[in-house]
Amino acid sequence: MPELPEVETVRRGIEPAIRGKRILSAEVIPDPKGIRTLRRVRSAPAFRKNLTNRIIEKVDRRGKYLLIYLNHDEILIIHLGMSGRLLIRRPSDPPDPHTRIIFHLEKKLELRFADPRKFGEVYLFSPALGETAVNPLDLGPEPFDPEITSAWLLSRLAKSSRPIKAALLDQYLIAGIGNIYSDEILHASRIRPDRNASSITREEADRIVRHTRRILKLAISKRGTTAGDGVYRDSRNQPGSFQNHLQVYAREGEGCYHCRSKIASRTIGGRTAHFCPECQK
DNA sequence: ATTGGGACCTGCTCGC
DNA sequence: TGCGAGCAGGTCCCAA
Repeated sequence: MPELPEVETVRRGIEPAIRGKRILSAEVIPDPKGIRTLRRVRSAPAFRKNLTNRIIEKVDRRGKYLLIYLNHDEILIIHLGMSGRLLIRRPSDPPDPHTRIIFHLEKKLELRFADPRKFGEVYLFSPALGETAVNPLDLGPEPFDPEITSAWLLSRLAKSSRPIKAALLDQYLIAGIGNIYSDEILHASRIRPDRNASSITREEADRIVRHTRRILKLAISKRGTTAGDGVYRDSRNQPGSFQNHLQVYAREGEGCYHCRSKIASRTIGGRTAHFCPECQK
């Protein structure tokens, strides 16, 4: 669900509310079927114990991950998966369905993690407990990182035989792009999603770099995309509005705004790709 | 070594 | 109206 623009919107929503606040307790809601959410977080009791009385220092984002920095050098890392939400609530607010964890904060605030499909994950990094070895954030650079240039991208694509869409979805190449924005970026760049990555030219790589930044920036300003099943919501449970600006995603069978041809959709690299057969070559 | 496909969950929509 | 199949924005793991 949430890609970079959605995660960034959530970050901007929760940061001012929770920064500087003390965590009074972390309430992990038991799930008889097992909680994928806590798969890598040791046991729920240890998780609760380590979060109690920590103070939230800042909220960062890396790719699609949220990093909640706590005092004593601990980092709470949250990935929203497909359907995860982080909601700023009051104790008196009605319960949210599928809530997995409630972080009770001082000043009568709650940060609730709700996730119907349970694809979200929560990690707690505690150097004090020797948990520094694995870093799930060993991702590719952020799309806005100046390190990303057309020459840089071209060199990464040159020796790869996968479709360009699969490459853009690779978080270890560039962090933060998901299925919606990869379709939009390739349409704006006039490149078919099934093109072999090694066939991309310098000029095309330049278009990818520029449109990636432009589209992600625009999507952030529109507070993300709430398309299709409308799963995505921000920290106040509000939808985004970038779905009103989509050129190809979720528009199969409709006319391309540029050439009026019918938008096609087919599976590429295990994901549904949407593209204009006329505009994209 | 890469790459492709299935698995992981639940809820919703569509077609019969 | 009811029900099962198919599908959903992500990532991991395994086999080729």
